[in-house]
Amino acid sequence: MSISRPFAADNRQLDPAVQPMHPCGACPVRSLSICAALDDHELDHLAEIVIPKNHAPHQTIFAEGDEATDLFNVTGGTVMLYKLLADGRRQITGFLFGGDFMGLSVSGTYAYSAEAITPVSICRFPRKRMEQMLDDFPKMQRRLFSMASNELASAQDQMLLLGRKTAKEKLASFLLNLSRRAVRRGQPDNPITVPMGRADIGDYLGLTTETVSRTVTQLKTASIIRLLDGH
Amino acid sequence: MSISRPFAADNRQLDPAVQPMHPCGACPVRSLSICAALDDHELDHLAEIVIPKNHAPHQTIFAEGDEATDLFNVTGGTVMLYKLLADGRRQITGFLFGGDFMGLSVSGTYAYSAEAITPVSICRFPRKRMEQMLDDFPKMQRRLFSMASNELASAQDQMLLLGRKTAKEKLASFLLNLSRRAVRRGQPDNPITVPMGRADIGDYLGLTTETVSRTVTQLKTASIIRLLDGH
DNA sequence: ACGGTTCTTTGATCCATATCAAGCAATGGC
DNA sequence: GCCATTGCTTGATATGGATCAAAGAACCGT
Repeated sequence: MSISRPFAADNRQLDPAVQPMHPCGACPVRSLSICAALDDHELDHLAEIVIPKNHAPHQTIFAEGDEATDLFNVTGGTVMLYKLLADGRRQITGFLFGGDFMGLSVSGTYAYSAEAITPVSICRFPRKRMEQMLDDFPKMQRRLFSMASNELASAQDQMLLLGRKTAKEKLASFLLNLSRRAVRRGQPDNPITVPMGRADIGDYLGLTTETVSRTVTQLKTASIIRLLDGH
Repeated sequence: MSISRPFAADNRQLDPAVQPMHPCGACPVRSLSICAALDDHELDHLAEIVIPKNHAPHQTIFAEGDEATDLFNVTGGTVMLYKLLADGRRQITGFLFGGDFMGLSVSGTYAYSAEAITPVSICRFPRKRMEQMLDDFPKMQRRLFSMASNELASAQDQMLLLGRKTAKEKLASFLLNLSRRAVRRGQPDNPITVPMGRADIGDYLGLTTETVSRTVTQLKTASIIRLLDGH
């Protein structure tokens, strides 16, 4: 019963976007995430409760209705959050990149499912120990609150998009958003990488795959965008 | 230069739904709002910074882009929050009733406008003094966070509705939601009062006035709902 | 009570996007 | 390197809800 190479299967490097394990102090998205609220010393406390993990594409990280035992912080790769209707219709409520968090719950169960789109690296924080930390470090509580407020603001933007914009406006807003967020992560604003497929974009914008494809073609034909490889 | 009857115009009783001024301890929606986190003693501190005010229907309480100087707690009546596109298209992001709060902002300006639908009574908390209180009373900070998390969850539900439900499903979900929230405020679940007009319902559900009207007629014809007076 | 305004309903028609249906290109397993 | 699978694009057609239009119904100020 050897315990050598523990977690090897989960921690293997899957992709350049997925960083190998690292101490919190060297976290590549530290300045973007919850952890930005903490100094080096406080970060050591956080490092003690964190459980890092990698996920391969299409892997479900948690599902709507699961008991909400943890909070998560994405450190690399792309995650999607979605809700399903009984007949399979799907609404993607958000795409997450390095620095974004997920898993807030008031009801005790997750209100949406989370799935890896690309290879993903994630830091998991057990809810109970996390709540303890929030009590000990009010700065962190405030940071989490402010991140949730930001989430709320972009959810409201998305409502405006879903309820009142045309297909072309939806796609344009989506691409501009991706660009803005790429900049926040220190990447170029143009060109951008679009890691998700047409079907996912459709389920995010309230459109079908075909309409997304046609609209992309329109923007391309109008020379508003150019496709480099396909992402 | 008499100062008798200060604020008389704002504070006159406009409607049964609008309560006269009251100390926080006797607040009719105390158990539903931010204040539920506080005991009687702590509530006294809150009472010192609160500015109660009434608003008549159609009055704008604050506008998208205004400097976010205050947080608000609705104590009676119905408020709508909305965002506009440049050409006038409107998305209502939420209807607020007694106990609900509004005015969170990270950017420093409000991300949406707030307008009274019925006569409304509101408690206003200057942001600066409120933040001080949040620091002094972590319970309150946690309460606000939990209310914001709830907001976020219902924003995600609304995305599912806007992106993936049919007109009939949208209206049914909307009415069921109103019913559920009426219960939380101690009102009957059936029949319910629908204080907003067809155009507002349309701008909330991503439909036109005409479609809302037709769909209401359909539900009525199918004996799924019955109209009592018109609200 | 009355006339004007605003809101709601209903009807006729249109259109943006969905649906149905192939073909084509990229991707991945062996 | 090849075939199978999956994803993307394009075309033809259908349709749910939008738009345009106008007639009631409710409300409001006088």
